[in-house]
Amino acid sequence: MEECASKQVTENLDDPPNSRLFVVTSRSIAEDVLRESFSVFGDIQAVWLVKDKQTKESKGICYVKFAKSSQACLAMEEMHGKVLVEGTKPIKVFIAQSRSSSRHRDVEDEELTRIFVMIPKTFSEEDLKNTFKEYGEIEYCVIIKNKSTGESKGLGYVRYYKPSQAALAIEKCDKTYRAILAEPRTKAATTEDYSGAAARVDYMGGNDSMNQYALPLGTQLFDCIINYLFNDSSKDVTTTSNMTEEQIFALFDIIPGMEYCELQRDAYGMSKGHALIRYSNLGSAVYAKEKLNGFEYPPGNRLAVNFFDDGEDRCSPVGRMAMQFVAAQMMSAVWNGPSTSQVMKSSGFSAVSSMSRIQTDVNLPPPKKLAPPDSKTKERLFVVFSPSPLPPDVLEDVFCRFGSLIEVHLVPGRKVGYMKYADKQCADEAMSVLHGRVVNGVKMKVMLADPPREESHKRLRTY
DNA sequence: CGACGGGACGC
DNA sequence: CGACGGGACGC
Repeated sequence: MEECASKQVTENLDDPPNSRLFVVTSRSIAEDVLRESFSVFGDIQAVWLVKDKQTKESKGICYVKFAKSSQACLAMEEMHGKVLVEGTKPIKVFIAQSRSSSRHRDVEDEELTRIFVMIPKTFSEEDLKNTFKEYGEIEYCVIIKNKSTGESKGLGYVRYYKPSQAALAIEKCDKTYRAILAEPRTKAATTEDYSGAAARVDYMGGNDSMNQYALPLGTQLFDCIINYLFNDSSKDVTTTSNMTEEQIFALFDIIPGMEYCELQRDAYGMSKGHALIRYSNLGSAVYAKEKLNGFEYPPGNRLAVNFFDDGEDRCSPVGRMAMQFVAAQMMSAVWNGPSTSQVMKSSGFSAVSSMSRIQTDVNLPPPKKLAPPDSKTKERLFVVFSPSPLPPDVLEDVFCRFGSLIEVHLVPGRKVGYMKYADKQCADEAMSVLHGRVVNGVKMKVMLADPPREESHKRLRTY
């Protein structure tokens, strides 16, 4: 049961990644003392005290290999700085560099506390946080979004406070999240700078919330600044910040021409209670302010909507006319803009949104709520469109009406899509009602999807 | 006819 | 400052 062939040993050193500790001790400390004191943190697979070839005396370097990265991280967190033997110097404990790496720089906590995950596109940052908080307190979550449309790319970052928490998340979270350690944000730009403190500071400044103010003058003509004020700023920071990002987007996207929507965040990813919305035209911006200033959303809170630059006269006849033009556009039957129908239904715009956006040769039941994003998929429908696919929001509106719809997935570049349902009967019902029907001039074939291909097991390694 | 399965942050 | 040993299945 000992380590045998060198090949195996060498391979095990980095398997799993970050499961080996680099320990700096006093030269007087013996191997069994180290083994003893580290053994309480997990399954030690090997302890190697580096000794001088000739004298056989300790060089004050020790490697401790654990079965799991979370165990190694916990040991590091707990043992770093501890005095093992009265009168000796405190020990230093780091995650060992992988053996293939030539660098001898310490592995920083920053590299060990942020994970990168794949999530449903429907996940809000709140969903993300709720999913991953069970492994430890989260400093912040971010979802990568398309900058112009604001839609999620299905990828997110979760920053923990401790390496052991990130390691635990990677080890224990559902495999479908494909959690791995995130590469540090700043790329190879900065060469190894030696001071340990510098990295932290650099990273603190990373998440810049001020950048939208750096836009060239003149591009902000149609911006609105949204102050959404909450009743109190007590404990519930997460609901105030994360929950509303998508909702704000969806709400202002009801008005056509939205080009940009971003929640203002501080360096820690926390909401500052403002969002910046830009429309492609003055009329949309005027209309947005007209309709949404003072709007109660979420319930119990009132939005304050103002123009970003106060120089322009928004009540000018031109602005008014532009607004009326937008209003007319919205009332006209065919508006095919992107939207989130869920929010529209509860936002007082239902008259606009549900008004003959859908034309079909079949009687549809009224829309139903979506199933929660993390629901288990019980059935998938495979839909073929002819001559071209329908927009996702239209599909959501149509396919949700049988209940338990989790998600609409269109295959990019193809004329097919998948509908995920949390309930088999609902999916079957949708299929039997919708198969062969025509929606907005698009004929649909609706079938049960073949089971998904076996998932490939390749995943990126961080080391 | 018509098939999914991937991965990176406005410095 | 403080970074990598020992020793070798059986085809």
